[in-house]
Amino acid sequence: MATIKDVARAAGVSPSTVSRVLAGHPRISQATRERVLQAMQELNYHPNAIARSLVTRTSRTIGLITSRPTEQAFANPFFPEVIRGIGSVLEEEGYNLLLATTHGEDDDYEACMRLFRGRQVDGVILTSSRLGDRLIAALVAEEQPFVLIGRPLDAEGRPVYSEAHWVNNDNVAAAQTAVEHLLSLGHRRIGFVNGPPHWVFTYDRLEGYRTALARAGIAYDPDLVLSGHITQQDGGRALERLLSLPDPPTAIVAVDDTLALGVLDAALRRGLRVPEDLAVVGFNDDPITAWTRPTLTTVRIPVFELGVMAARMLVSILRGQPVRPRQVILPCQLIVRASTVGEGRAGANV
Amino acid sequence: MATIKDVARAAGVSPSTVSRVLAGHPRISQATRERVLQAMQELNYHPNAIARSLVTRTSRTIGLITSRPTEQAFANPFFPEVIRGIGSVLEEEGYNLLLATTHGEDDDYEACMRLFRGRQVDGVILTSSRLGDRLIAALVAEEQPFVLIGRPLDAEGRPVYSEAHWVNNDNVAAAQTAVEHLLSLGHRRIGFVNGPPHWVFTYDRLEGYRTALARAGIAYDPDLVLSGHITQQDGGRALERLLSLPDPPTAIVAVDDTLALGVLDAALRRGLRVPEDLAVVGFNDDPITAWTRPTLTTVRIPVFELGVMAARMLVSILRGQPVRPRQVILPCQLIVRASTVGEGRAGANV
DNA sequence: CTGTTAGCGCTTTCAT
DNA sequence: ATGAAAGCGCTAACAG
Repeated sequence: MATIKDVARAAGVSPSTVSRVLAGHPRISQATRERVLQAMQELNYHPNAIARSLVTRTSRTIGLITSRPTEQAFANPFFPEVIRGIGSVLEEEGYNLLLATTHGEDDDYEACMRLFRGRQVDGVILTSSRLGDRLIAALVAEEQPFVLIGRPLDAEGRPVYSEAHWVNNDNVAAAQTAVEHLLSLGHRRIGFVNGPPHWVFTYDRLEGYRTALARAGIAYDPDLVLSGHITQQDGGRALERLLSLPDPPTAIVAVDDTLALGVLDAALRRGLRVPEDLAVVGFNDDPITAWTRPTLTTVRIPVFELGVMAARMLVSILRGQPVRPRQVILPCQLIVRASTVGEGRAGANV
Repeated sequence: MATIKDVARAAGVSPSTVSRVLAGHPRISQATRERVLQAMQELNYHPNAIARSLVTRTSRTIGLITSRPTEQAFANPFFPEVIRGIGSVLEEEGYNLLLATTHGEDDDYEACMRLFRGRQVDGVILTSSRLGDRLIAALVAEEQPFVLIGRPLDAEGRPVYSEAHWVNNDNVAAAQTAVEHLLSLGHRRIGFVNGPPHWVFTYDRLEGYRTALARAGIAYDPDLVLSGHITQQDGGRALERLLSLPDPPTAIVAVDDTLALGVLDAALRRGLRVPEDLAVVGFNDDPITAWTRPTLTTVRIPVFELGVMAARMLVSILRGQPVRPRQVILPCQLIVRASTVGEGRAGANV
């Protein structure tokens, strides 16, 4: 395989000169540039990016940290969608995207550090965060370039790292809106089907639920709040448990459409009428929610845009440009469909 | 940032020794090993993977070539699903996954070559191929380690590169089965809503369609075959065109569920009854197809398994192990639902 | 405008 | 069992 030396020899110049035409250096004569270019062509030369990285200390690659095994992460439409957003800007900017594959639950810390110290990535995007996330703490401490999709909270749920870059949607407000929608329909017993509670986004959504209830003067009932994995199965299980309560809920807020789908399916199997017997609200506006019968009321999160913004931010940071607001919050939107208001009053399907 | 020299100095040994404990070299005394390990810990040392790559000529990274802009690729559930499969084995094997982001349509060739020559990846997985694909030709010519999901056909549709490694589902047979299902229901005018015809999988599915018709003694009518992008919109458009024919079809085979969804939606909007007025079959068993009303008959492709097999194969190749069969074909399965046989006769939803 | 030199951080013979 | 030295392919001062 041809190296820069081979090209230099073939073109009758020094390696540095070849390196210069590679870099598009201005002060180089047209004649030699062409000779070099031709030699590269003839030898089918492609520069060794690894060797270059070693000296330039950049890789033109950014890492994506999912904090979950790939197998699990990509089961939820959120990730492909956020990658679409990220990819659309990285393609323009000429960066590659490295998926950090993490074995289990918590070695994403090690994996991420390895990527950085190993100089395999110039920066990373974290797609989610946990309460008191130690990965974020380490990234902040080491001043590594990163952007978080979400927001950093300490173990007690207090905002931290005001210097960190992140892009988020206001999950507290979003959940609050969802619950208020149900309250306005007359519901008073509202169940909350949560995912794993250590994630910040689930924490925030629960926060919104509690806030909405408090404002309505409804006491918080822990029996109405269940958490599990974000799968249809666990959604269905949660519903069964809630329905077995002495005073079961008349409406459910699920923190993810996948859970909501499980709830919906279980409810229909049980012969419940939705929304007459049970109203259901999900999160994310998964394309599937427009097709279910009844169609599913859900909170639309601007996932693609979240990815775009995060990538743009990171690229700016890597360029050394100051990022104007270090934190940005994108709006959510409640999509009211038939699972809460019934066929007649719901909006269009698609 | 600590380097191997720093560790060596701190431990009072030479860099080579540090390198040896890093590599788990056997002939090294327990005492020095521990001193080195401790020094690494104290200095928070992480080896520079780039520097290592430069000398070992491996990166422990494999590339994923989608041959489409990320933004487009990840709009179809096929990619996340295949990545789930790939990721599940790469995590075990300790490989990273690099998404090669390609600007437009055909620079995936350049991008892929850059990855290889640049030593950024040890091998690649191609997620799809075109008729007479020059990327495959180049990879074969240069003997680069790669696995194709699909199969290589020349520009005329003839199988080529019998030495190449690939994993595929039998798209010809699958499409044939789908059409035969419709024939068995009495349909004689069957429309075919295709994607871009230069892809091998669309070519193969069209092949299957033609074969089934031929066997049934039905003449091939080019007016019944339309191609477009794989979007719901183009699916809807195709249906409109087909319905405006003097002798419109009573059934549609779409090469992808996304197209089928577009067809279904357009049909329902038009007030057609499905399947009474129009039967619809899709491909891929997108989760959404179990939720539509009517539920969608579709051909289930083992996408996850395709990813698993491809990754396993590639890892074996990289290990230098001979891969037993160089080509493997995974079975498809026709999932009969209400869009062809009506509610009563369809199977369970999920 | 171009060549010389040094070195990025690591692995790997070859000695000892 | 360990160290010395060379080199992976490239870039980046520094000369000229």
